[in-house]
Amino acid sequence: MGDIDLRAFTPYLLAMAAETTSLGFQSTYKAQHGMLRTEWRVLFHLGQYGPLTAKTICDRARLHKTKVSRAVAALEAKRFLTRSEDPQDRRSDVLELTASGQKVFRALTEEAARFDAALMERFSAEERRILRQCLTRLAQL
Amino acid sequence: MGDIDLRAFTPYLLAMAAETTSLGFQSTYKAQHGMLRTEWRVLFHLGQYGPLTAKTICDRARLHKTKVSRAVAALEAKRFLTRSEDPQDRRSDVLELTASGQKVFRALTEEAARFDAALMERFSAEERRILRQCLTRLAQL
DNA sequence: CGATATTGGTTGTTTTTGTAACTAACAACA
DNA sequence: TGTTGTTAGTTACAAAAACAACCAATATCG
Repeated sequence: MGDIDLRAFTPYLLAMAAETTSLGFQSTYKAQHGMLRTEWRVLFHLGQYGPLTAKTICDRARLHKTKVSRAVAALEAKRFLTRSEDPQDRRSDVLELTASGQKVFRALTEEAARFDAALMERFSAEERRILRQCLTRLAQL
Repeated sequence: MGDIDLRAFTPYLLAMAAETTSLGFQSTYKAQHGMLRTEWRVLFHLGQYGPLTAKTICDRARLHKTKVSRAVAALEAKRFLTRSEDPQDRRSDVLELTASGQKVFRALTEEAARFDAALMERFSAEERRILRQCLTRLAQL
């Protein structure tokens, strides 16, 4: 019959694992830089892929436009990014990290790398490969 | 060096995968039974492990007591569970699914099994095993 | 061209969550 | 026993998220 143990239900497991792991890293961007999760995601995208418009961030980070809009406003208030008019489309602003935004990005990035390494320490190379592959595919549904 | 691609940061991947996969199942319990995620989790625990006290659910499901308290109130309002005084401890109520609560539990459980099977279809037995193992370990930090 | 629909983005309102303070029952120990 | 400390659970208040309505710029197409 179609019965399933809660502990074997993949979305549940994913939610638990996501919650647990992100909790640890949250303290870094929250406590140290007063950022919210969405802000950190937006910052990450800008740091990683260079100047982007809000729309592009929405698409790439799969975030709703209101979330991005508010995160951008918050990051702007913290002087972590600046807007400049998009010559292609006057509705959009091109968003770009300031020097201090980049500094924070680099710091967080390094911290993230350390954090991830510590997490993955408990898995073999093979397990890591498969885990990443599975997650990537699941995230892209 | 310590640089990391966003797509390789495990907590991020987990969050994306969790979001994507749970979105699909959410429609089942939300649209069809007017339930919230926490309510469905509580219902699941009661259905799976029988009558429990709120405290036990908190511990097992790793949910904060306020969340459970509200979920229980909501499930009670929907007549999916009843409370009865715990003879062992008059502070707690023992929570138990009603007949209709059990019916919903069974329906959702079956739906979950189907959903999970469809998700896992794209992975080999080996991948599934490793994925589950990794997630379980990560969830338990 | 001009009317209409669509898109990027913001703002306002309602839900949901998180945090803290509180009540009642129990436990521990002088 | 009674004083103090914990624990189970609720409630009130603050923060954050989801949802909907909105404005201005741009496509689309007669």
